Amino acid sequence: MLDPRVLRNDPEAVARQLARRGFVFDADAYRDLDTRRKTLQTRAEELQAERNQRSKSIGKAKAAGEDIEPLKAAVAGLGEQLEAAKAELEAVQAEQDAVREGLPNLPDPAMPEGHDEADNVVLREVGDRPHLDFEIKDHVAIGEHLAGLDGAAGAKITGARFTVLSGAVARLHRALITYMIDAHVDVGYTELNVPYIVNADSLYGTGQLPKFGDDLFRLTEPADYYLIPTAEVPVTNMVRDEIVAPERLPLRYVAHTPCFRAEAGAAGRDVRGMIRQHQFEKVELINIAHPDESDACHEAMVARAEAVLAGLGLAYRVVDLCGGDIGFAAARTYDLEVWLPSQNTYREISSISNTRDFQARRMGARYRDPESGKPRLLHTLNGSGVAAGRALVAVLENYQQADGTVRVPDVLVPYMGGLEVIAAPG
RNA sequence: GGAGAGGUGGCCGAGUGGUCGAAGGCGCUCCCCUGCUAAGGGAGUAAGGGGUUUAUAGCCUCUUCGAGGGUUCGAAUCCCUCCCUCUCCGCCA
Repeated sequence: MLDPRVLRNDPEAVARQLARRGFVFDADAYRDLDTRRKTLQTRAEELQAERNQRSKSIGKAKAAGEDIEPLKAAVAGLGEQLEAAKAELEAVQAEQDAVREGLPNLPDPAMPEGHDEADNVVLREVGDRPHLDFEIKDHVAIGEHLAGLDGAAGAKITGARFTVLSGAVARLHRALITYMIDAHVDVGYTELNVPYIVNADSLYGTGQLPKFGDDLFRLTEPADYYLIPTAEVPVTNMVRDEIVAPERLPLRYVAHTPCFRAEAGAAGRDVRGMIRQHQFEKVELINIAHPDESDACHEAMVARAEAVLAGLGLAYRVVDLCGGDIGFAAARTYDLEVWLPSQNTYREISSISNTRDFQARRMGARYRDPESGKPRLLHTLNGSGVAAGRALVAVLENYQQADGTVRVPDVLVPYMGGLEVIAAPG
């Protein structure tokens, strides 16, 4: 949610900034709407003030033992007028709220210009790509050869875009997750285990609702809940309606969760393998920060995700998302893309965003400013550190060997019970 | 699922339909006193929206006592529905 004050005082500036991300905001229409709102609100509040005053004097008269019937008669018509004025006001406010809830975050001035992902800016490429002087297999072929990846089973059990992992490959997936959590906890992150089912208020807070409900799996029985599309939702909502003591900032959380996404609109994209699933797992980093610190936190979070990829010995690049590719709630987003030999390209494995006060305003997440003593909005940041399913894909492909086996990255060997090479069973 | 108790400010906790945004306490801030510390005395201290304004200062105003409805001139207080917490029972990984 954008600052209503900024929106009111300078909607044209908002429109200009949102245009950088390809969003059309009709500043004139908003201005007109706000003018109507102001008129109606003033009227309604005047009536309310009058009624409050009269009711108060009735109370005093009654306490003094006076006859209050004439006073009551004088208020007779007020109630209906007030009712009508309130109804009108609420209608306009609802209209205005709907507009505001649909507005994406203002981009950082430094965000690159551009219309789609082709315009993203590559900041750096890190690590050596593997030298595979044999016929490169993709992770599906590797996984099937190792009897560790079974898309048909997933399809039978549930449907398209679900997969069963088994044996050493399943363990590798688990090893990746544990390795990543440990790495973040080692530098001061607090590990959280959170609900995978959330209510609509939480999804509103992080910005998935009301606009992006189609991307979510919704539960209607026995309660109206949703499966989380990312740990960002439950973890960030920890501070919803809270006033955090400033000395606790920044809050740094790491949580491993499954993520459930309907993938509406992704028909035909990445249909093979584990790149795009309805259910995948992720190790998520969340920072809840003082506004002055959030940019530094953002950089530090990117460094965390990079450390994971570097630790795994994977080649990756860091990309600064342009206006056409950045998400609804983000002011600035860096993506980490990992090298996939089978696709001969980099694919997203982590996305790290600073939403500044956009989510905090929606969810009433604040800290108490020591100088003024007043609550101020926090900044919230989220980023994958990193996506486990895609990390598994990356390890299988980058560590494949000519004989069809897969070498276990050194840092994962302890998590694999000492296993150094994954070979086909039996 | 059954029976009962309860949800009030940063926290705890009072509150008979009217002068209650709400006693008291804790915490916090400022001041005083005490030659350090501890203790003591005084004052202040909820949040959000709107208007005015250069202003996140002041002033005016509205809203908020779990959520949503209702009764009433007037609701923290009365009525209805829902949510949550706690205790006991039942069920259960």
